[in-house]
Amino acid sequence: MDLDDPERQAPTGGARPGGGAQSEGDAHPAEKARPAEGARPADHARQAGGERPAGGARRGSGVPGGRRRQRVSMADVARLAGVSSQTVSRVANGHPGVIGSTREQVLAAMRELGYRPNSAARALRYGQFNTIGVILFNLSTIGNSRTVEAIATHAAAEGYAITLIPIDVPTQDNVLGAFTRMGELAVDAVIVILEVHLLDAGTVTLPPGVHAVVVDSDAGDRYSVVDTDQAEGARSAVRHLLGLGHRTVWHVTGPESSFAAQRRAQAWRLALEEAGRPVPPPLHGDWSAGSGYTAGLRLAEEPGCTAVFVANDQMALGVLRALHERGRSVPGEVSVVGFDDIPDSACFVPPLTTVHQDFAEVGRRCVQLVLRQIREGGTAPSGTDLVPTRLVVRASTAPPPA
Amino acid sequence: MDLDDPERQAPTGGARPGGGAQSEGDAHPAEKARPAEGARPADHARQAGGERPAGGARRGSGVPGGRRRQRVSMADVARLAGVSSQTVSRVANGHPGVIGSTREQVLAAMRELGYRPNSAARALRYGQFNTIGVILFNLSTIGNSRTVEAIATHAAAEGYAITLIPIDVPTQDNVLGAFTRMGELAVDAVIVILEVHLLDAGTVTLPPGVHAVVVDSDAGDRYSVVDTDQAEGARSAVRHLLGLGHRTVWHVTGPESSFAAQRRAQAWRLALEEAGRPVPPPLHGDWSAGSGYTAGLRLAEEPGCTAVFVANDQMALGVLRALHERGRSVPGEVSVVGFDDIPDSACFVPPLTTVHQDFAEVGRRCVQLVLRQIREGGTAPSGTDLVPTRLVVRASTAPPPA
DNA sequence: CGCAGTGATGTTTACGTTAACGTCTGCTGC
DNA sequence: GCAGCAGACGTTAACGTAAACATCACTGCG
Repeated sequence: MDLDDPERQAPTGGARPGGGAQSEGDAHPAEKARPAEGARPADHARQAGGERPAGGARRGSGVPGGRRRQRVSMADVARLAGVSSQTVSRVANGHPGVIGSTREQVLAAMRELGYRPNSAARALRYGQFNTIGVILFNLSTIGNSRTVEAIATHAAAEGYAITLIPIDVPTQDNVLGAFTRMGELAVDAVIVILEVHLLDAGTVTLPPGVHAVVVDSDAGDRYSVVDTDQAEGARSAVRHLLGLGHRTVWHVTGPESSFAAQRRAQAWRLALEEAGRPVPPPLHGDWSAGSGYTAGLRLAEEPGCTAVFVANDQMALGVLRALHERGRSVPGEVSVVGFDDIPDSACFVPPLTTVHQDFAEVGRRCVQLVLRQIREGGTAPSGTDLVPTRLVVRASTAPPPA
Repeated sequence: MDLDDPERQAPTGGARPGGGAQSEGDAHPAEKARPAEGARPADHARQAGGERPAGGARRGSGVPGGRRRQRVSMADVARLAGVSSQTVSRVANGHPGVIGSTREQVLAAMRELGYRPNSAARALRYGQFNTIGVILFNLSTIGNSRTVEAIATHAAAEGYAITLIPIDVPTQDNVLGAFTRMGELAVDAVIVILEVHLLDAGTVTLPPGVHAVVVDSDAGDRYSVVDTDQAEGARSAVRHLLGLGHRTVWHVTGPESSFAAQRRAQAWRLALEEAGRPVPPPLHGDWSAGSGYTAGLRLAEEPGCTAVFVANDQMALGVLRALHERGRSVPGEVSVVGFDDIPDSACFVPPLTTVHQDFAEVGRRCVQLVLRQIREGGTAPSGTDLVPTRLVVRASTAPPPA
């Protein structure tokens, strides 16, 4: 964010900052060079306290040629406006106690110099950055990007920006590394969207004392967690299918490493057991449509399969394609339910019955929780905040063939 | 990111702050502890200004009790380790000139206190933040989220974090507002992903002197622009269809406000004109599958329509559904080509022929360009950097029915 | 006329870090 | 035994901002 027009305000003549050195004695770079010592190396032998006689002052800013020192600071504005920098500060922050004419002058000077407050200095002063860090593993799933978007939007509404730290491979080291970087970064709190069970497995621990909220995890006993109510969603999907008269429900899972996938599979199994139905062997996918297609091809071979609960919409798309190719009509012969309710699912062939997940709400709650922690200063209240789901019935489900 | 152990370093006794007061009176750390204050508690009675009588102090942070002043600073570590803060700095930054044993002691102290460098101070000192700002309008399109992901990944690899500023409605005011916020934020440069022509229309201008790269825009004459080669992609789609023997190609556009949509439509029209084919009236969509469906229903009524170029894959999904519902076989009667090559498109029914867009590469180049600007300090070299596309032929296209 | 009371503005200082420079210790070589 | 030197470590200042405190010019009143 450096500006690069060194001499914009030429007209005002001597207005230039002189590079910042200005303040004390100007001192041409030439003379300031010499170190001044050489003289009595002995006398101030001890400590000397303030005792900085003679030219000692002019150090600093030892910046060689150009570069560096370009940004316009309050001092520059103050100089041009002929006031103190404190007055500039007051104007900049809209504090009272500045008379109209002065304010005008300051504003004019700001405009002329293109002044922008330096947030590093501000953050240093206030001890906070108005920024929330988001650590996540991959933005390419619809869920994550929507959640992040919601987080960004709500954070912005509260005056916070968000900083993204991606993790390419979710190993413990990487997560910790990201956390370290976060710690060094300008963030007041952190939201972790990992979707893999590292945190809940206890293999990774967040640094204590950091304001954090975790999404999509089972670590509610140790952290503040926000998540979609996976179990409820999966259960409602299974019940919907059983309610239509299907004898049992097959399942295409997400990747084993995913907490959400695990949770959904668990709930699916439980719902079947509770209803006293047989539990078919689950087919494993990896969230991608391609993996759903593969699973779908196998399901198409299962004569007894009349209903499938697929762990996300994209895999459901693959399943639909496979069934279509194999000539098994949906929902005539096989009913399919997805999870997520991505916008496209209404346009699948046939339009998909699916479990709606409110990513925006998840994001909203994350921000809310994190802000509460920041503002109240307390430590993270552990516990899990579940966002409800909603079954959206479209055209991919029907009673089983007679 | 506040820690919450107020007095962990008890052992050192009265060592606590007194802060940098040091300078004026030498004074041994011990006695210098409580200088000044205690004196005249009354005089500042007035001050009026903010007029915050009584509990006045607790402003900012509105935090009641303790709070504030908790973070562990180098001085704290230094105190515990019995060295100067400069030495701590050296250890923290891996600078040479620290003997092993000392280093160990400092590291131990750091661990004990849970020290983390304060990046605000660091940024203030260095004059840069190692952060790139990304201004964007909506993260929910696949393209944007992938681009952002790539940006984040590559930026991270270079030691930069990214800060996201979402814009809910892309009006001029909002964009400018975002820019202002960015200016105040801790960023060294900005990447703008607007996908609407505000910049190219000249209605919005980026503050001069800011290192910026713009994605998806026509402002190459004034800014540094990175974009997918929309025109080439659209052209290859049209040529593919014409090459299969179709007399002409229909088109479903994206929203009028989108630069990319406009570009694709333009190229489509041009390609047809160049080939001397009639140009059917374009149908307008809004990127969503639903709008594609609507358009598809109308196309299904057009007897002469044998080939459609849809401006993105999601709308293509809708078109496919509409054609399927109306009993028009794809690609038997109608061929369809999309744009984007989202991962799902391989699982559409039928698998979609589409123009592959390399979002990751776009992100990579953005980071690269922006870093070059930062490092070389120069002003933005305007010009457009086009990322090539690639036609992916799948099963949704075929020669027209005889 | 002097003084308390304002309101506008200036001055000092601290925030945490680190470049630049100073000092001190220990050692080499003569 | 000491000059000379190198390496370890301490001290100071400065980055830009804003709270706290200080100062100054008035106003109104006894």
